[in-house]
Order: sequence, then C-alpha cells, then structure tokens
Amino acid sequence: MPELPEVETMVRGIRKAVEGARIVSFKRSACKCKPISPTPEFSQLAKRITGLKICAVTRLAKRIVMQLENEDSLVIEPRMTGLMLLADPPSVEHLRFCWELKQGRKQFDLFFWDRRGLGTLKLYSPEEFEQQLGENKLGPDALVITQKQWQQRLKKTSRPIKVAMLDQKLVAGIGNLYASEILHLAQISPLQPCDDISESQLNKLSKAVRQILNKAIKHEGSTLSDGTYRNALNQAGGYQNMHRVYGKESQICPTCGNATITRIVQAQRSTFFCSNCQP
DNA sequence: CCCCAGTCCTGCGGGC
DNA sequence: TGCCCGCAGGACTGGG
Repeated sequence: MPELPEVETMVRGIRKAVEGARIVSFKRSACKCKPISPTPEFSQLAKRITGLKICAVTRLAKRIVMQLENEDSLVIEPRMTGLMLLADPPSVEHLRFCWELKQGRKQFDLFFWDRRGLGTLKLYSPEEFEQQLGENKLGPDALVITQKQWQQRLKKTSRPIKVAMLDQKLVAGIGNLYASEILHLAQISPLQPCDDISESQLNKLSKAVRQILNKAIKHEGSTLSDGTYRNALNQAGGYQNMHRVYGKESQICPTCGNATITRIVQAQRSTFFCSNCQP
C-alpha cells in the first residue's frame, strides 16, 4: 500500500521523463469498474490541463504533485492500490487515466492505474492548494520532522503511539505498515501513550523513522503478497523481504529470536510487534 | 478541538 | 463447485 517510500519511488520513477513535458491529451479509461471522479469533473479538468507544460513532479506526504506552468497543481493520491506508471500497467481493466505527454520530439504515455479505485485526482489553483493541503492540514513530513517536533507534538496527546503515527496532521507520510516496522526498530510498544514517551525513546523514534523510510526508499518500497505495488516501470519493490514484524504474526521475532510476533488491532487497523523487544 | 467508528472500493481467501 | 462474508488500510465524515 503506497506510503511515503512507495510514493517517493513513484515520483523518482516518473520525474525525469515527466518534468518539462507537455500534456498533449488527457483521457479517461473505459474500464468496467466504478470510475474515479476527479475534481473538478473530468471534462473540465481535461480542458484546464491540456496543452500545459508540467514544470515539476514532487511528493507531498503520500501524494504526487504535478506543478503546471500556469501554477495550478495536479495532485494524485494513490491511497491503497493506485500506481503511476510509464510502463504498461499490470492490467488493462483497472487503468483509470492516461496522459499523453510530449518532451521534445519524444511522445509517451503516463498512466494512473488503480485496482480498488480509492485513489483520487484533483486539480488545485494555488489558493485551493494552500487551503486543502497547507500546514494546518498536514503535519511535518516524516523524513524531515525533528526530535524536538516529535516531542512537542506527542506530549499533547495520550493516544497510543501507533495510532498517533497514522495521524497525518501529527506527522505526514507514515502508514500502517511502516508504523509497525518503525516502532519495532525503536523498541517502543505500539500501545505506549504518546505523553508517556521518554526522551531516550523519542531519540530512538526520530532516528528509526528516517532509518526505516530511507531504507525502504532505497529498496523501492514494499510489494506485498497481493503484488499490487509496482514502481513506474511496473517492477516490484524489495523492502517486503526486510520486514521484521509486519504480517509476521506467530513467527519468531527475527530481532530477539525468543518471543513470537503479536498482532493486535488498534483503531481498526492491524499492528504487529514483539512484546519482548517492545515492552 | 479531540478522538473514534463508519464509509468508500475491489479482489482474495476461508468456511460451508 | 459456487457463494457469501470478512479483511486489507489510504483519508474523509459525522457525531459524541
């Protein structure tokens, strides 16, 4: 499921080809499943972006932002199963949108593919962008947040740390999979109340966040057994082979070799941890 | 304001 | 063999 590392991999995978390219056409795919409705509606959005140059492709938390030459931003949120691809998508039936792009003499396609269709596509003016995705809507990016900021933000709440880490207003970019992996490396129980976390634990946490996310980026993200996540060239990631706790219920903890991994449900989401390493 | 449960969406796997 | 149900978790919404 695309979290920060997977979205960063998508951005890096399309950036070179897409930055500086011009949108020749924008098409909606006629798949049998329920169509994704962009904002604004498709024909209006198509009219507003056709012919424009894409100046920059960046990541904002778990979103992909394509900055257009007229200052509008096209924002893609892959959510659970969305992919941005330069290569042919995994299947034709879940292809959602296609941008025909031209860079110099080269013409090529950029695809948005999404099996479950929870992904979103939105076009924002600069004012709308600030209103919808400004600082009060999203916390600091997980790769940039400092130990001091963690401390200031966590002391304000008594929620369990794992639940708070998924709150995008508190910190942006961490999702369910990496939250478990980060807490395991930091040796912190997912149940620990935020306002109860010690200085030395904060230090471990802020280091573990960057360590896990950077390593996951290096390995181009996690492709789970359903095989959904792919990079821009439709290739699987490699970080799933390095998971220590996520999806490992009842298996021996690879860190301590003693306890077995426990699965609990927090805020309706699975959490995996080792009760020995993370007391 | 804070927090939680419910909702969207599709494919898959288990139970019968 | 086929059907039904629950589950996976991004982010948003409504209500306590």
